[in-house]
Amino acid sequence: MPTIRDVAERAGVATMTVSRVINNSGYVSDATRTKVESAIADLGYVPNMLGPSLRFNQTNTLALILTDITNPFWTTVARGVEDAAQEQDYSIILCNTDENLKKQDQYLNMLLKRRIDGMLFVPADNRAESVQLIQKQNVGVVVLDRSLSNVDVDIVRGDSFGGAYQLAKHLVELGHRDIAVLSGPQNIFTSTERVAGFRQAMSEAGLDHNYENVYWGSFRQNPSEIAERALQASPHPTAFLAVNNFIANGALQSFFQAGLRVPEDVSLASFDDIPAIINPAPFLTVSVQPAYDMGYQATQLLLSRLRNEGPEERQEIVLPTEIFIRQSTAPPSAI
Amino acid sequence: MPTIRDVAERAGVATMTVSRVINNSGYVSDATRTKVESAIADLGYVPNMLGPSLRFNQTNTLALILTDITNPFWTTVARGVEDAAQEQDYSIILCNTDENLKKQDQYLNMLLKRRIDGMLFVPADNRAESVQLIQKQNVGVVVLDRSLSNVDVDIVRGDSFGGAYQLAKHLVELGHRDIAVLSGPQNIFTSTERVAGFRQAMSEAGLDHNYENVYWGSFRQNPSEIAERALQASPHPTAFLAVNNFIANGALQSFFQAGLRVPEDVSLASFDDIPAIINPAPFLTVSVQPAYDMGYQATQLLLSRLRNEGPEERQEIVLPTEIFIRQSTAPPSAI
DNA sequence: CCATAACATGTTACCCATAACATGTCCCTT
DNA sequence: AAGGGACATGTTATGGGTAACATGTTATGG
Repeated sequence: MPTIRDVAERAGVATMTVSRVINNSGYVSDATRTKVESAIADLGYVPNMLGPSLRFNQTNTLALILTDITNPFWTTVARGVEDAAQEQDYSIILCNTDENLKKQDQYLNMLLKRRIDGMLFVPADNRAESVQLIQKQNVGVVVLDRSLSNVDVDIVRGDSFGGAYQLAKHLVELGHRDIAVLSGPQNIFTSTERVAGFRQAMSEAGLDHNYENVYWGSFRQNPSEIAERALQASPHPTAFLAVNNFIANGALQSFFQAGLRVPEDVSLASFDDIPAIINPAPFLTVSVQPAYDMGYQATQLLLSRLRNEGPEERQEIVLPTEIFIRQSTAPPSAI
Repeated sequence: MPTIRDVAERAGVATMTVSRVINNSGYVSDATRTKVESAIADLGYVPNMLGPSLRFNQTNTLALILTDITNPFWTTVARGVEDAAQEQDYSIILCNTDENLKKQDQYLNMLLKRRIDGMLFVPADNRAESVQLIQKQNVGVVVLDRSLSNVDVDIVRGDSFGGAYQLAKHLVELGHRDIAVLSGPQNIFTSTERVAGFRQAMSEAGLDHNYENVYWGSFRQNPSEIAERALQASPHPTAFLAVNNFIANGALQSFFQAGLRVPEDVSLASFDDIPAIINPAPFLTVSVQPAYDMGYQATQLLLSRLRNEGPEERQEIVLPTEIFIRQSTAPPSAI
C-alpha cells in the first residue's frame, strides 16, 4: 500500500503538499497539483483515514444499535439512518442486540474501543446505565424508539401512547367491550406506554373493569404464545391490541389454529406497517410510526450535536402515528 | 479520555504492562494485574483500537454493500453476515447502493479510505472493474448473489438458474403455455440467469415459441410497470414468472388494477420469500434462496481468506433453492 | 522601490497501542 | 556454583496524515 510519503517522493514534493491537493486546502500551484495528481494515479494511492482519525479522534462513524434488523420496522429506521449519515459522509456500523443485555454490552464496549463518534441506540432495557456509560466516554448518543427516565439524553420516538389510545378507541367504537392487550416485556418503554394508552381509552369509555386485561410476553421468542394465553380466558376477548407487528402475526397464527376468523370472530389491531412493496394486500388495522423519519431525524440530531450545533437542551422528539383501519377489525359478532 | 499512559502512570507501571493486562498476553504478576485493573476502573479507561489499527493495518471491520436493506431478502442476508462477523469480533458497515453505480463507487472509495479488512459486495452491475479496484487495494472481497465473469473472486450466490427452471416447469406442468418473465435489468446476473433457467424449461417443454417472452425492467423504480407492459399483449400470458419479490408485488398490484384475479385469471410465481413472522399467510408460489446462509457462509469464507486459510482456488458457492407451491399458481382457466 | 499581502511549499510534532528487543530476578538442575 | 529457563517489567520505534508553524517567492500598491 502506497502512503502519502510515496506519493510525495514520486511527485518531488512534501507530504503536506500532497495533503493539500487531496483535501483541496491551502495554496497549491497548478503545476504542482498536476504532478501530485498523476503520482496519485500512478501509484493507485488511497488516503488512509486512520491517521487523522487517531490524531484528531474523529472516525466519521456512527453505530446503529437495534434489536433486530429483520423486523421491517427497524429495517426502515435503518434506511433512514443510513441515508442521513451518508449525506454527511458518515458510515454506519450495524449491531443487532436481540434484546439481549449481554450482547448489547458486548457491542457497546466494542464500539467504544473503535472510537465511533456517535450512536443511535435502541436500549434493550430501561436502565440508565448503558446510556451513561456511552456519555461518559464522550460519545454522542440519541436514543431511538424508547424513552428513558433519569437520563439526560436526546430521544426520538413514536407516539406509542397516542397510537395505542387511537387503536383502543377504534375498537371501542366498533362495539368491543372485552379487549385484551398482547404486550411485550414489562421493562420496555413501548410496551408499557402502549398499555397505558390502551388503559386511557378504556377508562374514558367507562370500561375500567377491563383495565387489567394485559398479557405481557416477549418481542422475540414464540410470538404466538401471548395470544394463546389470552385465548384461554372464557369467554375470550372479542378484540386484541397487539403491541407490535411480530406479536400481531403470532396472534394471527394462534387465532388460525384456534379456528377463529379475523375479523368475524375476533378483531386484531396492531402497531407498525409492512411496506406496500413487501405486503401488497395489507390486512391489519395498524397504528403506523414514521419509521424512516425516526431514523433520519435522529441521525440529523445526532450529527448536529457532534458539530456542537442544535438546541441547547436535550430533545425528546415524539413523532405522531397514523392509524390505518383495514379488514382485521370489525364490530363484534352477536353471541 | 484517558489513555494507556494515564493508566500506566496511575498504576506506577509501564504502558506495556498495562497492554499485557488488557490483552492477557505475556507475563504479569497478580499484584501488578490488580493494580492495573483498579487503575483502569478508576479512570474508566477504554482502549483505543485506532492505535493498533493504524500500526498493523487491521481494522476488524467488514463492509456489506448491497442494493437495498429494505428488501427482506437482503435484510436476512445482512443478519447472516452480522452474526458471522460478530462471532469473530468483526464489525459490519452497512451501505445501500440502490443499484446506483455512482453511489456504489462513492461507497467503495470511502470504505477503502477506512482500510476495512474486507467487503461483502453485491455489485450494481456486471463489470469487473469495481471488484478489481477493491482487490488492488489488498482488501478482501466476496461477491454476493451475483456472478461476475473474468474476475478471480470468491462468489456466494443462489441457484438462480435452477430456481427459475423449477418455477417455469411448475407452471408448464399446470398447463400454462403462454408464460412471461417479468425481469429486472439486463446487466444484472440474477435477471439474466433466471431468464435463462426459464428458457431452458420452456425449451424442454417444446415451448420455444415463447422463448422471447421476457419483459426487462428495473428492480427498484415502479415495479408494477413491468407487469403492465406484459399485460398489453393480447391475449395476455396466463402465467408470469417474476424475477424477484418486489417485481412480484408490483405485478400483483397491476393485476388487481386490471381486474385480474390470481390464480383464477393469471398465475404468478416469484423468487424469495417473506419471513413468516412478517407475512403469516404466504400466498405466492416462490423459489426461496437460503438468504441467511448466503450471508453467513460468505462472511465465513471472507474471514477465512483474511486469515490466509481456506481453499486455495477461488470459490463459487451456489446454494440450492427450494420451491414452495402455494395459492398464486393454478391451472389456466378454460377460455 | 519598498512594505505588505497573497501565494507556495516545507518541517515538525502529535495521536495511541504494541511488537520487538532489552534487562533483570528467581529458582531449579546438574 | 554456574548455567539456563521461566517469570516480570521496561524502552523504543512504528504506523499515516495534518495542524501549526516556518520559510521563501511573487505580485500589488502607495
